[in-house]
Amino acid sequence: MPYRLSVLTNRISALIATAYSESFGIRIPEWRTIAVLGESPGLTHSEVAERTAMDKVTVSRAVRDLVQKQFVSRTTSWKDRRAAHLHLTPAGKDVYLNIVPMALSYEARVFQVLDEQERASLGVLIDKLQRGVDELSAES
Amino acid sequence: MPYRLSVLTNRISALIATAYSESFGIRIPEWRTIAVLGESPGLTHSEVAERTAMDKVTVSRAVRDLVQKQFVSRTTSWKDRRAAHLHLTPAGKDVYLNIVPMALSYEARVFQVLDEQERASLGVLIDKLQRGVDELSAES
DNA sequence: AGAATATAGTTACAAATGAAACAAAAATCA
DNA sequence: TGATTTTTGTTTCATTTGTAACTATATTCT
Repeated sequence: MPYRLSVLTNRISALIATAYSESFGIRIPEWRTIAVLGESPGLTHSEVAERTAMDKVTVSRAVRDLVQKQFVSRTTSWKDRRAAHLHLTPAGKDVYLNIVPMALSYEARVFQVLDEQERASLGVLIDKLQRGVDELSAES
Repeated sequence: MPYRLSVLTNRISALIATAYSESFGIRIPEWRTIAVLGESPGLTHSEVAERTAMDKVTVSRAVRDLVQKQFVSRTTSWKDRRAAHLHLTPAGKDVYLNIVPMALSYEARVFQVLDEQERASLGVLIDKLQRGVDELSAES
């Protein structure tokens, strides 16, 4: 069971990743960063990491590359000079506006094989399992 | 949704992997190889790859390491001298017999948060999604 | 048969990833 | 206040993973 799950999610990720990697030249961590910054401008690195459940190293690199590609700008926080607030540049917003519908449509196509009720159940099952895993992890 | 799925399965894999990696000093691809060889002795590399949905390179390395650890033996096929039939050694069978119940019990504990009916639904949903993904992949 | 093509498995290389060590700034506390 | 601890983000290093190139054998086609 866990194995089938794993195979499934890897295939889904790979499928969606190729789509926008080819279109925009950005990788998964970058895409996720753009996605959360599109919704919540001004987040810091650690807030992005928290919301995307990505490693802080991964976020750091994604941001570095996005800044270099001029999709994201950073402003040192005047409250905490270690941290920086991140914003999408106009080009970044452009990507955001184009990429989101695209990614969603891919997702939609994958999950279209389920009807509304099945999608709802899946959501519930995922949540339950996630809680179960969290508890087990906490044990050890 | 795909994202939540991905986070979930990564956590599950990591959890289970640490368990038997610590106990037996083998990694996921090796464990999967042992698992299928335990069920179907004499498979070739490519048959193992097919059944585990792992890359042929991954299988090649897993087998190489398992042979080195003396958990697996290889016999060149007399039908096709490029291929080799793989078998568990006594030590390998030992691992198999110990590891399988252990892995299953871990899985069981994770999936215990679901009742019987929910596990059944999850199985059905996974199958449907997998078919959906396969179709979409085939397109492009 | 001989040439071209396909297949099994390995090796070499490159990209992605995370853990650990680190620097700089902030918070705590004696 | 000054010392210690914590936190933010980066860098370094080792591990994992897959793609592409390769070797050896087998198959197909003329």
